[in-house]
Amino acid sequence: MAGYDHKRIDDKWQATWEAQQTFATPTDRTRPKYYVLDMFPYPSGSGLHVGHPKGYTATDVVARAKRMMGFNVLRVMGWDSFGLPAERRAERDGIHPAVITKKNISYFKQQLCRLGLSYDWSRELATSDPSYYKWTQWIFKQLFDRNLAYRSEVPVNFCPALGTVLANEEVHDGKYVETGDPVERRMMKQWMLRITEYADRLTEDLAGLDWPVGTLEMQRNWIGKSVGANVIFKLAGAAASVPGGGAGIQVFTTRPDTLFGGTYVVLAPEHALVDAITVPAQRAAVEAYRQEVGKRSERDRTTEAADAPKTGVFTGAFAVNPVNGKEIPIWIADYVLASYGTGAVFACPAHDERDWAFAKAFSLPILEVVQGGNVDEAAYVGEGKHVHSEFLDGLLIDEAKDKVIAYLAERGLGERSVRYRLRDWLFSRQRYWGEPFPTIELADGTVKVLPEDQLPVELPQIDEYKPTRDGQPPLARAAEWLKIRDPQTGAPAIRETNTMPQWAGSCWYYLRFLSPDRADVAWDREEEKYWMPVDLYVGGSEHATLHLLYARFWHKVLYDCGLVHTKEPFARLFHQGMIHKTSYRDADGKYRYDNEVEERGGKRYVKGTDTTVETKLEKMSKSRYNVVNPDDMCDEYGADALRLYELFMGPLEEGTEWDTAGVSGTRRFLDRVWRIAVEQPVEGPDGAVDAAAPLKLSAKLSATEGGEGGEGGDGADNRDLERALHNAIKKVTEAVANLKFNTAIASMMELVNEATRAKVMPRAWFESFIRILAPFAPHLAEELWQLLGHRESITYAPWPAYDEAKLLGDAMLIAVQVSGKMRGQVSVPLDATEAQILAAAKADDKVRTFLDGKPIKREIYIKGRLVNLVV
RNA sequence: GGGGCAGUGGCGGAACCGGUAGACGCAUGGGACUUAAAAUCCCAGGCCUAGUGCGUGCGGGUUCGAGUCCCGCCUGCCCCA
Repeated sequence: MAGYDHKRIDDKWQATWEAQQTFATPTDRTRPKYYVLDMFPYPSGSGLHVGHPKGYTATDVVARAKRMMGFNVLRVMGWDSFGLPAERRAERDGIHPAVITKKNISYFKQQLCRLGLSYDWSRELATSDPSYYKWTQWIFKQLFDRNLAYRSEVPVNFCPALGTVLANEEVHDGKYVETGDPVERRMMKQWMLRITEYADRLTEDLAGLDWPVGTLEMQRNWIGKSVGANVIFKLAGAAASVPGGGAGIQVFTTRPDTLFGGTYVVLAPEHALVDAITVPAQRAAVEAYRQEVGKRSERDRTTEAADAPKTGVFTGAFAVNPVNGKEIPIWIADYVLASYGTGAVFACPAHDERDWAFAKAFSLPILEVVQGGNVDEAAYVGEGKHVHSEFLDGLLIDEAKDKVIAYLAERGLGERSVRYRLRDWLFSRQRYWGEPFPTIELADGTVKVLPEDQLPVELPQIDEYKPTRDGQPPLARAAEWLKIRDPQTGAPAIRETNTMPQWAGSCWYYLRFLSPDRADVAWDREEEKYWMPVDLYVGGSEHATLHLLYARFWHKVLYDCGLVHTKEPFARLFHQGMIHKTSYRDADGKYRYDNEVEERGGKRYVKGTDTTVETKLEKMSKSRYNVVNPDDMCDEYGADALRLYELFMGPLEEGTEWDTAGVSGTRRFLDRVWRIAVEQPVEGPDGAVDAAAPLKLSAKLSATEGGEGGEGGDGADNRDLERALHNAIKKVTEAVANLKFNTAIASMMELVNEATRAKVMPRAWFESFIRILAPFAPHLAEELWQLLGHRESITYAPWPAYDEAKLLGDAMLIAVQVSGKMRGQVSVPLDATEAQILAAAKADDKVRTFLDGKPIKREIYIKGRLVNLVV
């Protein structure tokens, strides 16, 4: 028989686990807890491909191993089930998104179940379920009550074709990235969340997190905290008396220390003062420039700013440099944005690259105030002592900043200021398939949140999922639902027609998992105290900024409300790498399936034609026609072989290319494990085997009961096997902590190769091995565990320990170099002294020919590894 | 343009703190078993001009010794602008 019957075994154990509730979350509180969480998926219609289970398999190994190590493990799965794709299908096919979503979820779940992932499915949740979004609305109420949610007229990316606002990342070159429909800037009344209020804490608290450094850095950059000063430049001459001119120009700068090098001021072309201060002689030029700039988007302006030629126009007016009273010209230029900061900057061309380029283009003076570079050649932005700066001379940057800010503050010309790149969070979408806002608007424009006992505000049924003809969101179609009375006063009011963005539901799902069935509270306080924070959170790095920042923000608000006891939700974070696969594109740019492609003479063509195809390694996705379905892998190789391959491919954090042949490799490994343990059935005369015959333990295992104390049946023969066992236990144990599964699996393969060669394997050793294999290949492990006579599931069998002493052999192999080049190796006893090893090295025949009688100048010995004889 | 990460056999990848480069797996070749094939088991393999030779993207450097450290480049991916 070729191997084990994975279909029978996978089905049997999946059914057993379900029937016995093997993975039910423990309720006793006597053990340490471990909360391991996957980023939950959006249940798309196309189902899973083999890229999805990589992270899930990794967390499953950790979860299963932690259970065996005595932890109470919380391991759960749910669905981020609001979202645009279901709404689009609903719009197209007229089916309710809830129906589509339900179907997709059931397909996803079925696929996940086939992998033998040890989720406690009784805690499954979906963000689009009213019993879930009731609490999303309730959290919104907390935000509203704390003045962290407000409505504001803001410029948004509105796509008329879709009738909805789009996020910045969905818009490129003025078009919606998916369909190419034009997008316009439009002012609309939108819900905003005051995340900026938490900017400082969101930055500060990153320090205590065990997260990838790159992700921490991205969060810091995203928040973009910069400390500087607001500085006031008074207007000079006639400009000072124009309307609004008395207050001067307020400028934000991160480099107030370079004020003495400020040689001009630049306003955004849209700046409110431009009209008033422009002198008649410059008016025509200024107007023409503003016209031209108006045609360009903000994005273009900032993108080009770096290298494009600088443009700008002098207004004819002057401002007063607050540190030395000098009058400097006021320009307008498009590299200054009205929407960022105060829409005005002072320019120190010697120490800022953009200012330098601008000054060069318009022959404005460049004055060095920090030593260290050559400001005629390029702007110098590094550290150095200040010069030409009166009371700042000789100081370094930070000292000079402090001093100049104090100077300005005394004179009422400036103050310390902290700015963030982070903006408030645009929190409403003109869509149907999202959480309705639990708010009402009264005739006078007052907005109220409904009391808790009126939640959830459920989505109404509507006839069509499109925006209305006059551009209102789809919910405006629910004419009756819209009308409501204020529960406090009975006054007529209308509901909100916007819905929340998809990020809302994923902001707090890790908390709902703690008590998913509670109808009276969002989560139980005692449960929260026990399980939080999440000990290990695994998901893609594409969520490094948005999801992880939004969830942290909500968590901090909940912390301030006294609803959670930790400042941060996710103690440790890990990103799994993406799985790639070759894609094929023909001359027309159309993707082709790999079975449509053939190779001839080293080139690839569309089968049966002369059309060449372009091959490219890309991330797996349905649209690229390069997906591999995990169901097919489970059918052909079994869930355990797939699970092993997912982790064996390479380091978890790295992206690697999928190779189905690799799954056959991990399958061969499992078959070897099977053959070590199970007596191979005898073939009948026709080559058939009796499938109904009971499985029997192989002679290799059953011959030996022992194994304790390192006695492996016939002794010395098994030293290598024992060493391989202890090495594998060590590597797997470490892998559970540091998530380096690929090398841990390799060490189990080495053990199995050793065991295949050995005549006997002590049963105790095999049992230890099966226990470390169990987290990776749980179905096979359960079957063998049972065959070994155990009645209980291996899920809670104790984790084996390894013995450092047994990792060593009885001799060590020492490499010998002559003048740094490898020339041989000698085998010496473990307890050999340095002198003995050196002598042995010198005595080695091969080494001697390279020494060639020359005097040895230096002898280097690296303990247990090598000697180097320098001649 | 800025920041981050990476580059090792035909392929995916190993190599702890600077100490035997290529573990483990895939693909390949050979052998055993078989009427045969598959499966299985065993064995082999960095490269070449075969040497006291060369070799971890390229060029330098530090060191007794560099895939690993330093300097300068090239290429790819991700993020930011």
